[in-house]
Amino acid sequence: MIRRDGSSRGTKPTLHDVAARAGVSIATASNVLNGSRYVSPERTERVMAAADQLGYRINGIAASLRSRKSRLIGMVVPDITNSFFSGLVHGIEELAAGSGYQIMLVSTNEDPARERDRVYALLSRRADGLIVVPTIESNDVLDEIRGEEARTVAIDRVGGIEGIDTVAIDNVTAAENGTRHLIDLGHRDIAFLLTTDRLENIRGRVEGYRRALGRAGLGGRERLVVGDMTPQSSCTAMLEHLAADPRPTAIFAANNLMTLGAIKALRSAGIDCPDEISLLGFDDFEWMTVLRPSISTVRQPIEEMAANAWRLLTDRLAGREHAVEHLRLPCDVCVRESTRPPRQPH
Amino acid sequence: MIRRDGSSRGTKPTLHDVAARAGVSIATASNVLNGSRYVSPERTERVMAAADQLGYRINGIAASLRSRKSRLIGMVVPDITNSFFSGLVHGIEELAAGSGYQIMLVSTNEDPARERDRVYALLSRRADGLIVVPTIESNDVLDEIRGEEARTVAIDRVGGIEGIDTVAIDNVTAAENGTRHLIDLGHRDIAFLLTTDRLENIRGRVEGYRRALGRAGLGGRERLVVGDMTPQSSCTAMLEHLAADPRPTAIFAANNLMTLGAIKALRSAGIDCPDEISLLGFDDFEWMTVLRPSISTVRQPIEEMAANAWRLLTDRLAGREHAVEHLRLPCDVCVRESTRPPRQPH
DNA sequence: TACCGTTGTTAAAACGTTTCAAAAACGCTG
DNA sequence: CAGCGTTTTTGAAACGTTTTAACAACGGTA
Repeated sequence: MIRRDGSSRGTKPTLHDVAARAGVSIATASNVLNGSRYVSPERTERVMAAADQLGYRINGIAASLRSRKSRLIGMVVPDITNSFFSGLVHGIEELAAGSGYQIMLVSTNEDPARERDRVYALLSRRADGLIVVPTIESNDVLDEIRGEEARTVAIDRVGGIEGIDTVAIDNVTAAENGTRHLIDLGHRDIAFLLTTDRLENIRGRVEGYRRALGRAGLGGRERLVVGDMTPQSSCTAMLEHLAADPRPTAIFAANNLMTLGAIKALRSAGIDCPDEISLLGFDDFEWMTVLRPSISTVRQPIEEMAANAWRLLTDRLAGREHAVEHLRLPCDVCVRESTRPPRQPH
Repeated sequence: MIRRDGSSRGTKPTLHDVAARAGVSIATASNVLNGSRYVSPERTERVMAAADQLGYRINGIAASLRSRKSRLIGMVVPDITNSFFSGLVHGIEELAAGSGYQIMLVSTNEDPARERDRVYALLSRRADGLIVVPTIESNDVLDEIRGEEARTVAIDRVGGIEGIDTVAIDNVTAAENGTRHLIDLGHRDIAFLLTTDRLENIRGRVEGYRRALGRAGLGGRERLVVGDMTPQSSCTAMLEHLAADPRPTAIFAANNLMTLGAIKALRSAGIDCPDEISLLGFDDFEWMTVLRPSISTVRQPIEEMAANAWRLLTDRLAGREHAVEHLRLPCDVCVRESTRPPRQPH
């Protein structure tokens, strides 16, 4: 099979070929192509021309091996099909592409074993950095890899993580604000629908919910509805509570899967939202606006989270070391149609 | 700086260290760790123990350089936040993880220049393979990289692509079936809402729409509503047509962004769906089921698409060469509440 | 002229594996 | 016990860069 005919037949041209054709040393060719040292204009020109004619493309693998820098970032998320995580990935990918980095994506499916496995795979590939949304109760992996070369940033689920940079929202305040929005509307009987209490971010949201209730003198009225990570389970968990006699007049769902579950539960129980019950979601995305009723949500600032994680990571990669940061970003409440005053306020 | 002494302190242990500690050659250590050749049980044991004690982890970069195999797959999609593409990525990632491959993700934002740029970056990193959902009119990149080492599979938008494996749905039949579903309900005035006619998959869908109309003797009744790739634009384009006097009794949206745009248009025009107009979407995802009305859609078999793309790619990577395949998968129509017989059938 | 910075260039040594070809060890057979 | 296949093992050569340290070349100063 005939491959590249210009010269060096059969194989890809290497730096060696470029240097030879330009009549300079390999070192000079490398310096020209990377701009790493001053090279005289004539030689620069010759090297460029040679590279061009040969269709030379650097072998990133070899460059990584020698320079000990891969310019690869491992991005670990629980589930790429969840719009919150795909938004995060999108944000990071955008920033990475802009600065010559490439992201390696891993989806853990909330499985700690798999997370550990994949994280080590990323380390084997010598990722320069890792951006991780940890799975449930898996902070041990992040602890283990502390000594590793790769700089790490954790996003979103940052409970109990010490020693590495973290970026998350202020879950307590966010949930408190959300809950207060419901209280302000006149709700006194608010159910909080959560996935699991093994995630720190969820625990924070529960705390915010409690705090808001407490401050409104509704300390005794809390109702926690616990599902697991699927909309299905939260739907069934929800149905039980909807059957209770003085049923809640509002539901606050702890994330977008739960919101989906709640909507399904309301539909299947034939309860009208927002007429009979209000619904507040967590995590915003465009489809929330076209649901009927459109769903009020607590919006996480996905772009800012990505930007901050990227900044923290690249600062360290660039050698700009700094004290460990634990960022907490504020959220705002997007008020839409699904939340309104209850029929008969207590 | 002291580098490699007896047991290499301060730096990561290398194969050299493992071999030294086990009292065998580097070659033997490599053979044990990769299972590439038979090694006597005693030595195998010694090597394993040494690797274990040292916490040895292979340097994938070095391995890739020497073996000329990166076990990296580049995945190129227009927009990771679009549920259709994130589903595709999810499917591929799952399969890749299962067989020791790692995916490098690229989001092109429908920008051909960026696509070209990123594809070449992936080639520089010596991806073993590429799975690409091409951007608009950018098949030239795929043509250019024909001679490259990396095996390539195109998904979804495979118009005019020759010489490489492709996986897509049978757009014509899918759209024809969707349109016929509307016709069967009694609709005679069906608008087709599309993003752009520069994408082959969309053109195929248009053709299917036309074919269904033709077969029902409605050849003269076609109404194409052209937006661009944003829900906003399709919303405004839609609004014009909704203002027309005998307005369509049904809308068929060409993809999920268009579906979103159509819903927004209907809302803002105050037209009730499905009472006054029916809506059929393209691309299914869970939120379609909780919209009110729930949206009927033509469902693309995302999992199968991913599985087939992976199979085609890995067959070639494993040296099992075969004739170029152009797969066309069938879609089914998910009938929900948004499509129903028109008020006053013609 | 001899000496000395400077500046531009390069030979050669990494980087940490895999793999080739040759060597060593081993078990038989004659 | 020499000779000869067959295993096992290994030394050394890649893989294609970056980077270090040394080397020319060249004015300018003494």
